[in-house]
Amino acid sequence: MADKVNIFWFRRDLRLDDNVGFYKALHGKYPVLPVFIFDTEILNELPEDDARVTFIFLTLQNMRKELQNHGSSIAMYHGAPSEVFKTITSEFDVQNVITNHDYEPYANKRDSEVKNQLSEKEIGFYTYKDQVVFEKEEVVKADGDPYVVYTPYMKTWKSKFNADEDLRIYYTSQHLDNLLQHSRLPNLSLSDMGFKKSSIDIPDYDVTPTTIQKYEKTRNFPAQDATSHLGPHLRFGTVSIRKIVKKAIAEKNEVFWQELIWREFFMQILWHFPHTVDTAFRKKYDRVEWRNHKTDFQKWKEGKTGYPLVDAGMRQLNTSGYMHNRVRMLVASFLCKHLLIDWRWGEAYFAEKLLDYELSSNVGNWQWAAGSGVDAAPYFRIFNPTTQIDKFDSDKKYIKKWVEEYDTDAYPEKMVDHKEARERALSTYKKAVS
DNA sequence: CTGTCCTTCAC
DNA sequence: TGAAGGACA
Repeated sequence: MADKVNIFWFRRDLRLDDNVGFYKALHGKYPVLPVFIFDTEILNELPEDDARVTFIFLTLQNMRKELQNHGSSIAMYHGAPSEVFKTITSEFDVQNVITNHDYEPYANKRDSEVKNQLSEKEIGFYTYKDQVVFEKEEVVKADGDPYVVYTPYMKTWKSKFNADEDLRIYYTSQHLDNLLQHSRLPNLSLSDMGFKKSSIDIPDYDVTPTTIQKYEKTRNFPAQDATSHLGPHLRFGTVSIRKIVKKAIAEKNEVFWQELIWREFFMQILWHFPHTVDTAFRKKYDRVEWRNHKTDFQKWKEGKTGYPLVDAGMRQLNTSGYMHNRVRMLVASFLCKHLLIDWRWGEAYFAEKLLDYELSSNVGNWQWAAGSGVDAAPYFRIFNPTTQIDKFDSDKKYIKKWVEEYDTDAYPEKMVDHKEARERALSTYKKAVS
């Protein structure tokens, strides 16, 4: 058997620099074997031209080249993690597996299974915080209970925050000589895994000073598309959260910074309340008698509701894998309230389409829209899909960009009357929760 | 206990 | 001005 190695397992931290776990691995006693597993438990659910799979694949190929410049590589596998680790440990003399924390219910279960499996072979499993500034119990109330309201969470987050400690940069470039010198590690192509290259590219993120400074003023106007496009990069770890928080603070943009804290708020909610992934945080909201009409759902998905801002949003999602946040709130409210369709259906559709899909934020925000979540909109607050246009797209620029037939005879009639749908939602919700 | 507050609004 | 009500300190 070959020499002793430590494995660094990349998951949603696809970068070589300022990566805590990778840094720790490089400081270990044994050469580091970088590994990535295309997890069939996750991939089997996805369409063959999934843009996120393409993005992960291309990112890994770049990392592979970079590692090859240092006489190493990254070993890629396709399968269920527990099976893959059986293969790896039969081929290498693995001493420890090092990786970064992953907080989702599935990931948590997977990691504890892998840890147990490795411990039977006396292989260590060490994990580190990397994808957030504060995790788990690090920001909780004085009595130890988790926060379920954003504002007090955010205030405590900021009071605990110490830039020197919490934004430390984990430079790795000086330590890459501790990589396993082995450039012929297994590689994979998209087609090996039953995928093909997507036609949708994930855009680079933009955290230039102008973008961050304008954020507060432009974020409510979908036509401006002035957003940072950080979502997918934070999702897959192609940028470090510490670097982005540092930028937000340097640009003194409180609102932008607080968006990053929202991300951690929802992550700790899902960590403490994993059942909210598919059940209402406020239990009585699971008594709502959803209509769940499939033809209604189809119209919503296709952007053919007859409400132009809703339709523009859904069409932006369908063609680009992105939807402006302002519009996300509206389409979610429309689905849950006007159509009385279960928020889980909407959540699942976003999961399928959004390039920046993040489980904790998506579930948190859908439950917010449905009224069932933490810090949620009251059930009687029903967005008016027409007045939202006056407020946020008054010149119809966004609508016209995405709804070509707007203002022509070909544009569909409103699928529901606003007033009637609103009253139907109020009475349905009231029956369930009061 | 009690006062204050609550991302994203509508009629 | 309101179809509540809960979280927090």
